[in-house]
Amino acid sequence: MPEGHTLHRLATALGQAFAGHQVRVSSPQGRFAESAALLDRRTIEDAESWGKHLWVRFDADDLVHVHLGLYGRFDLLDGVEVVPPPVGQVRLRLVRAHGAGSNVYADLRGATACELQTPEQREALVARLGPDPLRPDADPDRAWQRIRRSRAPIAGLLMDQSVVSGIGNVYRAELLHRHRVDPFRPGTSLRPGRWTGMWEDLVSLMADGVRTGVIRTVRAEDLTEAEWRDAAAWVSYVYRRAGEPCRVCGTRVRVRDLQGRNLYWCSRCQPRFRSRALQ
DNA sequence: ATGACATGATAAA
DNA sequence: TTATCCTGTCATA
Repeated sequence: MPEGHTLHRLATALGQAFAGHQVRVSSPQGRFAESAALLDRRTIEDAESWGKHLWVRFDADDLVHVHLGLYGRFDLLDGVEVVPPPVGQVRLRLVRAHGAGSNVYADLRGATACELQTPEQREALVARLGPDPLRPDADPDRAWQRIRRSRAPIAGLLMDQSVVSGIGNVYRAELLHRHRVDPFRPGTSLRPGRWTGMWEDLVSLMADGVRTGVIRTVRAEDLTEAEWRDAAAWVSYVYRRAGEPCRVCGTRVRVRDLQGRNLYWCSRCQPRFRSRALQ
């Protein structure tokens, strides 16, 4: 699940559940135990995300920086009668006891990062991140200035968190397909209008992701009636559909390893770009 | 029981 | 480019 929309939802949910309250902080798995002891019984002020990074801010400006990585998860459960004993490897557990048998707790597992940070450390990290389409102050031109100067394939640039932050393998593949862009096109070959269109679409797609909690990129008009009734068909045009027919043209979806990640695309909808210099 | 794989990122070679 | 870390789930045996 963890692309930018997941972290954005998490920040909101954690803020609603814990902001302004004293919490019990523990690390049942042990790897965050020392810091957990330091934070236990203190007050959470708020939570915030930028791209795939999440910060939970405690009083006195102590931040817990979380990055879920490929398979981390942060499960929040509200209105629980009794907080259950931890299951599996719980790195961090936050608990707010309402009393009257109604409690809230959140369990973090499998995260790449779960560490105490100062505001300065957070600043330094954010300085390395590109604009996050989910943040209202995001400046798409900052991303564009990187893209237009880079000969790297656009599919790689979209995944580079210092260019744009929050895009993962799903949004990358789907965005390129929706805009009929060859994933291997160098950044230098894109025109500004194309980027503007992609950015605006990304803002809207990711906002949908925040609203619904899932990434669903297929437009209704690209589905048959049967598919319309089948929720699974709504999910993606090309992501994880290698060998299956493209929902737009029927060509078999292709997959190739690009910088260690599976890249999915349709060779007909996203035909190979040829630069004028080569013609 | 075992292994492959995953919506990520980093450090080393 | 390759190896490595973190954890859970699903398919295969």
